[in-house]
Amino acid sequence: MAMDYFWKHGYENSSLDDVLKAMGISKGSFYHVFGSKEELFSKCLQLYRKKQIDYLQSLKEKIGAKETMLRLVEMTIEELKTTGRLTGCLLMNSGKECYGRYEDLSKQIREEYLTMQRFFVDALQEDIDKGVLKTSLSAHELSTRFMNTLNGLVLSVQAGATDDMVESIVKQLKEMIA
Amino acid sequence: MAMDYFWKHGYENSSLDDVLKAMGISKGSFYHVFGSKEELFSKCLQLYRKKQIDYLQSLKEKIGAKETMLRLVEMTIEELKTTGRLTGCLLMNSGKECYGRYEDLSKQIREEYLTMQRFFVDALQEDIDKGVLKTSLSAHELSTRFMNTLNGLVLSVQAGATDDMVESIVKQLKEMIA
DNA sequence: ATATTTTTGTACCAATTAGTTTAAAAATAA
DNA sequence: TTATTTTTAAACTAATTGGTACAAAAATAT
Repeated sequence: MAMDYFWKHGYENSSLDDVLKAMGISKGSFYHVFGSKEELFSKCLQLYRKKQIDYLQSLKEKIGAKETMLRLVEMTIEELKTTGRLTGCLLMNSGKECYGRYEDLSKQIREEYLTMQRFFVDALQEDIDKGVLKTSLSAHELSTRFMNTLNGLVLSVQAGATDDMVESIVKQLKEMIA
Repeated sequence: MAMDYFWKHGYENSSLDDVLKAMGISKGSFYHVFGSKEELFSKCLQLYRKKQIDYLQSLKEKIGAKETMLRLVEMTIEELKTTGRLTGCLLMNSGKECYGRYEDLSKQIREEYLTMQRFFVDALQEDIDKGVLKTSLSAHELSTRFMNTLNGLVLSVQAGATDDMVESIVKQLKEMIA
């Protein structure tokens, strides 16, 4: 799948030939459907956001927003423990990679990113209204800070953060949403 | 200067020819001194960390650790206001770019990054001992969380965070160190 | 079965890349 | 001045890139 390949390797580090291998189609039929590598990547960004929100939505309906956020943290430390690495969010990764270099993609990433932000805000607001989640912050602020910290964790790990640094950030994330 | 060029454009997105133009030397004399583009970049990473710590050290001696951290935040929002963009820390940027692709560079980035982390921990500990900085966290935890949040801010902005999202994260940073 | 549409594989193209070679030019030393 | 070293500019290599062209093959429809 193209999306997964881009997710793992990034946009520029994915040669079109390799992506096509991952898709299982030939160059000819690719250019019959898509106009360029960039257009394909754009579709992958959109798909990623959709799938991500669909998954989070179903999880939220089952266990609530607060537990969904905590699950995001658990999945992150699980990935780190089992694989020894963190891939991070495709939107954040691509945001950095495209920043100041691919205007159209950057614009789209912003849209997808803010769409996800809106989902988190709405979800958290539900739990606040229900009284499940107690916080001195607004849902907007809480969502912003939580995701910023979680995405920062990926960056920190990729730069070489030690286990106790990771532990401290995870603790912070859990405190934020406790 | 090579370091500044790499800082602005990243490692792979800096063609050697462009870097040499920024250095003002020819290809011939470059390969007389350096063995490869990667070796030059490695030297730039080291130089960046040194300069950064030198600057922070002198600032800390003048205004203390706590105010130095706050200054980092102010400089970030100043860059965002005046240029409309954030370049971020070279080590964090390179950490992400080299992660899982350039083992030697990744290892080095980790060393430089942890060296900076040690500086922040020691500096914050001084202010905690002096009673200037009150916190329920250890210096290590505070440094980790503060830098994670600040580096996360860069990532968030590059992905397209809105002004009020930035504002909320900045507020969080100030609260952490208040 | 025959006609039509898709898909494939292969050979290309033009641009870019890091790195090498070399002879001329410029700076430095004697 | 003369000899030596350093630096430059330009041509070059070999590999990779996104994208195109096209004829053969495969799938689909009538």
